[in-house]
Amino acid sequence: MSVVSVLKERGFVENLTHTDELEEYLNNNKATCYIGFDPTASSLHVGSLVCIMALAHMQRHGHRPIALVGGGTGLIGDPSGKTELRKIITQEQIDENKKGIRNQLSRFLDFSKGKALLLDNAEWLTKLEYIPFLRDIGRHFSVNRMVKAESYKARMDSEDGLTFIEFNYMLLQAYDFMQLAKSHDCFLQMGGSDQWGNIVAGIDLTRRTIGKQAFGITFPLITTASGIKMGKTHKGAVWLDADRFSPYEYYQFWVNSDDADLSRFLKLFTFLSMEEIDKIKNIQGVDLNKAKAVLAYEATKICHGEAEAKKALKASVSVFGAIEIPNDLLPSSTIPRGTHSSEKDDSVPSTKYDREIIIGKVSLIDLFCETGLCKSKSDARRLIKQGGGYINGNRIATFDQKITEDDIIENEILLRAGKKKYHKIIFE
RNA sequence: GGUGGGGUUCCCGAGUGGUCAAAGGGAUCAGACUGUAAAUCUGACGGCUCAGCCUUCGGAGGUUCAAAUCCUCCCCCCACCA
Repeated sequence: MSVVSVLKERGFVENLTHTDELEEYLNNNKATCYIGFDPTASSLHVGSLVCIMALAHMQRHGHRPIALVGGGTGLIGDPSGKTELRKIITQEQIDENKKGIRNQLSRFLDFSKGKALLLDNAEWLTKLEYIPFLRDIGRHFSVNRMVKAESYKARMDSEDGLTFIEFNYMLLQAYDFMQLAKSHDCFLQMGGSDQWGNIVAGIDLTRRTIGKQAFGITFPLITTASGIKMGKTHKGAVWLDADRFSPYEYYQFWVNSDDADLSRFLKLFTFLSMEEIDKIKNIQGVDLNKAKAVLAYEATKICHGEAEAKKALKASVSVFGAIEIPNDLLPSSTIPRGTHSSEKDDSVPSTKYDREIIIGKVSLIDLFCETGLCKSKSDARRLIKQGGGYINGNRIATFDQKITEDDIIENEILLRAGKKKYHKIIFE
């Protein structure tokens, strides 16, 4: 089955250019394709996951993915679909961020023997000279057309307007594509649906300058069933970096998916077969939670490795209770089957403390703050007042309550904020 | 450069001297109901030593018993004109 068909049936494709020619090109060539990533943070987050998974699928089908870090364009900021001017970051920050990004991508892509590449467009963009650039590249762009482009629309309509530097973004990205076509025989660019205009501009430029046919695919913006852009939690963005967002939290993020998103997410964010995923349509009610566990397990496995996925599963069972994973549920998943029953596990977020400094001295309010369960004392006070604070599973009645020896069970105290957030205090 | 309009708590957006920690909506959080789901209802939503106090309304000063609201200067944004 062709990659394009695979991407299509798994829900990756929003739009593509030259349908038939693209299909033919990918079937008959070991193609090189690229997606650009913003180096605005040292970690990628689930918002980029569709792109990453798409590259992974390309690689699995024998093509060569390029992750292009926008070290040069990051100095400018893409206005596409954005309502505000992006902060411009320095080259040093970008270099730092690039390292982190490469690290994460290597969990999803095999970078060995040039099977995938990580490039930085700063390599060629920072060398450009204004006059030659205008003369050689700028001449191919029609301002009339650009002004009408959907990608600038939000900004053209907003009262914040669009600066010239941002207006140029499209030319630079088009230049990237042309450059990659020239130097790496890369004739396919993919990206989020907001990249359509930039991608098409690159295809045009490539044809006009080097006379080669290039292609583009865009992915839909993934929203949750409730219509919100995916990937936000009480802690902010869902990072792929284990230090910023632990495997346990990552697992929890996926387990908490909306019922209505389940099969769509399985298709996009796991490699389980379509056939198996289609079968979960028959699952109803509580049993959906089992399939969500598989989604969470697989997603965590891909991002953080199997060992971490196992730990996250165990930790979740230890606080949320036993779960049974039947043998015939999404059988190609490597999730351990059978009944997982509650047992002690330290992968739940935890902090170690000395007994002496806690017992009889520290109030629960302070503890909720220190563990990060609450962001301020007012927040903690509010939580407890509203009945959302729990210690070892029991609701906390008064907010000036102190910790006593009786609260410690097997050297641990389990704090809970609301229904889903747990934190363990461990005494040594 | 000129003229006019703006910058309000996470976001949108009311508020033009005291009754303003600041309407309303969204987001978020908690509770009830549940399946670690959705929907719904209820409540919360600056901080703290929390029935009280403290700090916020672009920035710095000033007037006043009292300022987000008035005055001065500065910074930024937008529209039109040049």
